[in-house]
Amino acid sequence: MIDILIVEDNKELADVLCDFLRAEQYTVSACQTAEKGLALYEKYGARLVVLDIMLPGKDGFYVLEKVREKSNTPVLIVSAKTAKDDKLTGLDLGADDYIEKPYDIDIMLAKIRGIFKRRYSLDELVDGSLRINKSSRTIIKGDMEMEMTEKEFELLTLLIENRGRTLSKEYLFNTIWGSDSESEQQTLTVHIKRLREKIEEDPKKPQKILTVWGVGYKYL
Amino acid sequence: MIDILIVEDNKELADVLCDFLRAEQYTVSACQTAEKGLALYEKYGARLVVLDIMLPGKDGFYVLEKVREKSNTPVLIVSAKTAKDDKLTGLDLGADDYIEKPYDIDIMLAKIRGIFKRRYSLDELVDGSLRINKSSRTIIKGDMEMEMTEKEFELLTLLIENRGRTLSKEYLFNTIWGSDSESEQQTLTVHIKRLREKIEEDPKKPQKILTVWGVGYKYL
DNA sequence: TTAACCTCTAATATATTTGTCATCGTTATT
DNA sequence: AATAACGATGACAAATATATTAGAGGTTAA
Repeated sequence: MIDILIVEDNKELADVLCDFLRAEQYTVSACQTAEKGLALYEKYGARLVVLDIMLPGKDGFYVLEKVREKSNTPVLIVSAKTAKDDKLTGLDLGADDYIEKPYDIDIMLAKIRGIFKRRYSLDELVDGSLRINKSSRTIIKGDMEMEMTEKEFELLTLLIENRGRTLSKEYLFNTIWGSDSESEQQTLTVHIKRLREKIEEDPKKPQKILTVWGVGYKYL
Repeated sequence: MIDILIVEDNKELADVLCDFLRAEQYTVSACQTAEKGLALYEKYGARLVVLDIMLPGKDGFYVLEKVREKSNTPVLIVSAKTAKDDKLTGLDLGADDYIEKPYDIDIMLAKIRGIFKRRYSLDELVDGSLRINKSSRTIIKGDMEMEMTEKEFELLTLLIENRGRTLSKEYLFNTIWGSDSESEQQTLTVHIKRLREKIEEDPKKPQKILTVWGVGYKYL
């Protein structure tokens, strides 16, 4: 499966977009006609189709219709026309978004990121073999999915959001438990231990959650 | 649950849009501030939020962020600014679409129809050996067909529409029962149990509707 | 009006998370 | 090397959250 399939007859424009997208780690394929686009789509599938409407031969709407017959794959329509009709046709045919040429590359990238985020919920923090998904509240280590408790989840996200920085035990404790908490700071070390068991390759030799002696912990 | 929640401080504009949408059989609520919008959202839930960015007091981004903390509810952003920044912020925060003021009502309606179509139009949800038919409100598990009650159906579709995402018990409860309901959240767990009996292979070991301890539930 | 069904409640049982403690290991300091 | 301070660990207890069951009350359709 390709991440993004671009159907665009202006090769120069397509190349620029490809470069930017690849820089953001998407896998991208591009082609210049409706027929080739459909062929690629049918052969490999795609997570998003970026579709120019004005194409030589069959136009973009043709591709959109064919794609919609098979799936809900998101389609982002690109059009040089400013005609309202174009926009309406595209949206009614089930396009997910619409952008006009000439477009600002930042906006295009934002739209694409947005589609991926919404559709494939990339609200993930990926770090080596560790993937932390905020909305589903899961950690995946390698291919094992492990569930986290509330406290563990809070602690881990707090550490990761301050990646590389050492957070004092006091700060961690006050932030998560509240400074008026009855619990003892000792509790924190127990939670750190439990977290390490879940995310570290070898919990005895932590590589991610490091102890900073006399101060606190930091996530690397 | 409301179909469409409109947050727009220009009352005249909101009224026009309301009329058109009601003519298309959507149930619509409108309000003029971020706070009221959030309050309505939390109280009743919505299937789509149409959100003006420029509001007196807290702005639309504030609402968007709060909504995203709880669910995947589609959000359509409306902005008078043509500033690129606005657009970028909205899309990066997870808005589903963007339209600029002044907008053409036909385009607005097309966008809304599109969002509903993409998001809610599938009558049959197939997931492994499980088939959920929305219009007949039946579930087919293997070769057994079972009917769902109203509450079960609402709960299941809400979970499925936010598949993979953990929904808090509070959110589920408020969206289905309304926050002014007399019922207790305890009721929710009973309904979850009944749903599991209908859709899970082994209700004792749920594979679809998972408990997220201390938070709520998620559908996988 | 009755019968069937849906929904909520309350009581109880079960499960999970969180906190505490005693003890052991490690590091820094003298 | 001895010591003191700190952190790690494992076992257990307490606190919290969820699951289950049965039944009361309400709603709907025949």
